[in-house]
Amino acid sequence: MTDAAPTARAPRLAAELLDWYDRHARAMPWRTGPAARADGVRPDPYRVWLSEIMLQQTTVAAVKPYFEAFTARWPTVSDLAAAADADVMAAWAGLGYYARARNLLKCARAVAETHDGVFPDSHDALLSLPGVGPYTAAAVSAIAFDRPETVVDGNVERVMARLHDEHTPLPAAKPILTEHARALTPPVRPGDYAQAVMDLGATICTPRNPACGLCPWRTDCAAWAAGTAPELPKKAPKKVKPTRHGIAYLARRVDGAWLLETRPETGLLGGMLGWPGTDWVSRDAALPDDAPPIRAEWRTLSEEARHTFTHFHLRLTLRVALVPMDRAPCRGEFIPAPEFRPADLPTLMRKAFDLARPR
DNA sequence: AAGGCGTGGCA
DNA sequence: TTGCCAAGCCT
Repeated sequence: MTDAAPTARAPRLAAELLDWYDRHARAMPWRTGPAARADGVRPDPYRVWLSEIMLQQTTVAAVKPYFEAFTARWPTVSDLAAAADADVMAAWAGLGYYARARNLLKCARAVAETHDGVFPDSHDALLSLPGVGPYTAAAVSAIAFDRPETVVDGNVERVMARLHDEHTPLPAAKPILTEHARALTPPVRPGDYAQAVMDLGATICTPRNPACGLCPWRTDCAAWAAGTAPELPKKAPKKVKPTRHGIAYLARRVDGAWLLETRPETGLLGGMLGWPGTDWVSRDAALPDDAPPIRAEWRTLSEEARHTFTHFHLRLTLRVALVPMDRAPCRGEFIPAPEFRPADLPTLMRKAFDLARPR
């Protein structure tokens, strides 16, 4: 009984959103144009998958140049599967969440080796691949293969919370919002619908200052009627970030080579290049001992490198040295100047380099 | 199952 | 300056 009205309006809402999408869809490097779409041309699953991995917790603006660089250098999933780990990590440097890059390679190799270089089209097969969770499996299946899967990302959660004026805080509200999203997913053009509802969240139903006056769903939106749209979705309170401290050692050999090391595969900045250094500890713990990676005359810079990660602030003391030739480090290895590109470093390490580089 | 895991833009 | 936020996944 009470379900009849919302269920009946679902096809109309989907049709209205698709109409809005046809008029307002933004061009993106991983999308096919309207003309191709009308001819039934689907986007390349490799490009859809790559874009979805890059877009996890990351803005479109940040992703675009990385997507262009990756697809130019590795045009197919088999090309990517054959790449050297260090090359892929260096190409990902600056984009963050580096476990994505490690899993990207694992996934590319799994597709190349066990799927003959062809992406599977089903949600379940996609879900079994490294780095592919419920959202990405649904997105690739819907967008690349036009399967009627329900995508639920942060945008969809926000749109559903507002459409239904749902005040239960996230993450507890997730199952409710997922069910609302599932009830609206249409059997026609599910791939376009998936992108449309995310675009709506990204451009109209935004976290702050939503443009409700431009929203195709305004007259059906419970939060619009209640005036509560800007305060939804509710979220559990954040914890305060502690501050940690450590030391990084930037050694430049007289021939211009820099002493770097590849960080362990797991953990923070896993698999990325970085400056040798101490552990990072909170100030109420004993500060780490000075432990330089090579014997030299070390000098401490007056300015610390400051950086904020997901769950803590870091203040990194920088120690620099100019070291003679023929002196072996106990950690890391010297990278000759012609091969060293600061852009291959994660942002924290690049900040440290910018403070320590000779002027 | 709650916490680890980056970064840059914006108010 | 600070906090919040973005097309999540893994353990």
